[in-house]
Amino acid sequence: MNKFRSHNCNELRIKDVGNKVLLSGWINKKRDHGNLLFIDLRDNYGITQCIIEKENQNFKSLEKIQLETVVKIEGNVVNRSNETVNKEIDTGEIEVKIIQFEILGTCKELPMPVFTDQEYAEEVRLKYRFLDLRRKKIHENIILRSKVIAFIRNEMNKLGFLEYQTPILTSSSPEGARDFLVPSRLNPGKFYALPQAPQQFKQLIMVSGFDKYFQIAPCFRDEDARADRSPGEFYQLDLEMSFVEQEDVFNVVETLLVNTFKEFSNKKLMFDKFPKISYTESLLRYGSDKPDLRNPLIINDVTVIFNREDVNFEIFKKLVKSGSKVRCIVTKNTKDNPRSFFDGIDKWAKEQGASGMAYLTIEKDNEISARGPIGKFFSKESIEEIMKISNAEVGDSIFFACNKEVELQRIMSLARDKIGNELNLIDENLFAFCWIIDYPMFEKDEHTKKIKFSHNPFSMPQGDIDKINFDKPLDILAYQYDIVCNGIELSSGAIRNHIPELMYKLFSIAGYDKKQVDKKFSGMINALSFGAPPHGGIAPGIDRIVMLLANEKNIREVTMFPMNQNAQDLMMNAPSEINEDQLKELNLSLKVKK
RNA sequence: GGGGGUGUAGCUCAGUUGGUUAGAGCGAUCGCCUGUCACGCGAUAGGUCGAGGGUUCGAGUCCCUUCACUCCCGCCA
Repeated sequence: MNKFRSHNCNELRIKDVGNKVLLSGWINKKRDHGNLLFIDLRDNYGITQCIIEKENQNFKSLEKIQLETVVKIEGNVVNRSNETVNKEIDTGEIEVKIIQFEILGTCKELPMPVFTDQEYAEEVRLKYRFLDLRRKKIHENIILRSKVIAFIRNEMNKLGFLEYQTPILTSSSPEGARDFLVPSRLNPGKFYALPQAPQQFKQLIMVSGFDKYFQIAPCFRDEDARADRSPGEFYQLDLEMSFVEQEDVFNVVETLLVNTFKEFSNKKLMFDKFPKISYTESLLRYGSDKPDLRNPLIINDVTVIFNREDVNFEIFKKLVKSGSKVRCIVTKNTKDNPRSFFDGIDKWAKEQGASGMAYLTIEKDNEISARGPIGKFFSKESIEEIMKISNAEVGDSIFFACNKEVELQRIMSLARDKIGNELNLIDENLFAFCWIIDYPMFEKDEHTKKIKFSHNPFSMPQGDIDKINFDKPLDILAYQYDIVCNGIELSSGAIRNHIPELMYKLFSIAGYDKKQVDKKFSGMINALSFGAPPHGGIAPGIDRIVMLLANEKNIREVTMFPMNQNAQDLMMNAPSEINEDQLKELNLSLKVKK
């Protein structure tokens, strides 16, 4: 028999009444009635109420015991009277009458309570993470994460994928995020980089003939944190397949995500077959390349209306003449909404840095007309044209904004969220997945005005390779795709470019000559020259998947030992200074002295 | 690098127009209490009001500087 326990704290039931048991766990809560003391004993599995009366010689010492002390309790299982049954806990029909106890681990005065659901400061939570992790919600989140990962591994195996590890110490890559660097002792002056993702390795795995690869892969990027972005490290379900087209990757990921989300959440999936939206269309219709499809509002371009003779809204007409565009959002059947609703949106838009949002409501007495501050500027025919473009009906209202394209996208995207929330249009009990496809291969850097890769430099351009017009690089689309759920970007992936000549050509457009490519991507480019299969893959973010399943808004709620926003581990004191000997051995000297 | 928010007891927070000795709940300590499950009751201890400077007869409160945490922008192929 185990020295510490015969049962865990979520195991005992009515059928165990009369048995002598051993329980070990933490003192979650005490309720001291003077001659009668209740103790909630907690472990990983649950809570069992233990009870001791004054007659017992251990009463005094148990009465004085600190919360969160670890104890071993020996006692008898007794049933509770009907009035005292606790339906909140699984063991609520019984309690353990204490015979004797032993302290296994003492506890100092707590820097924060463990048994409450009360929120407290991140700083304290991270410093005492081992206490924080004892709390119910986060404890369950971490267990959920483990189960999700185990489930995914199993599903991937069932789909014919095998897991392979790739190096943690690798080389710095010129594209993408800032690298974390590790000095090399044996190679003075040289550095390893931690992988931002196992991108090149997984392609090399395909070239090596392994066909279907996956890995729950740690990724390291030295960028600033956000609520949904850990500083430093995060995990991806990294996968890659040979001899596939885009559609084959989609099928695998849809199967996996549908199964995973059905297994771990009660929320409904809006689509089992994920809709595909082109990058360009997404920016137009949703103002963003990560649309929240739970929100039914759609953005429409009505710029042409403002070239008409029978429209007299001069402010917009003048802006349109100088290259601005006009887009609108229709709200269904809002003719009776109070003036404050409309003005509220207008005021809000101004606060977001837009010049406000004009609005009108469509009416029909004998004929179609528009009510509202700008209604009078539109002819009957022009209103009918707007209705045609935007699918608006009598009784609907329309919000307009006018600006240069990029800024207009920004404000319309925000407005879509804002109006959707105001009108309560977003169903919190849904997961709405979609694919964003047809990303452009290149984009123009706003500052340098140079052409650069818009996403992954290893992506395959679309179309017949012989017919691609490299003189118009901004028109080249890539087999590059993202998966989005409820407005959160879960992953991006691509069919890869496995043709070296094409790779050199694309890199030359982004300003890298052959020599540079050979040097920076020697492993990759060399491998592609020795018989590379067509291949592609994707890498959904594990942390964000668990966040969605746990219904959390912050990634630290699903990460066991996260760093804070300044990329410090307050519990382990990382990063820390190192001593002179270590520096010397690494051939480093510091410019910044403390 | 930039913008917003927060900072008062171990924890969560209140603190009025600038005005006497800075409060509450939880936790801690001591006492009372035999059916609680956020047990109840009474008492005690616990404060550099994030730090520094300024205005003022007087600053937790107003001003300036600065630090920490957090959210956002930039950044994240």
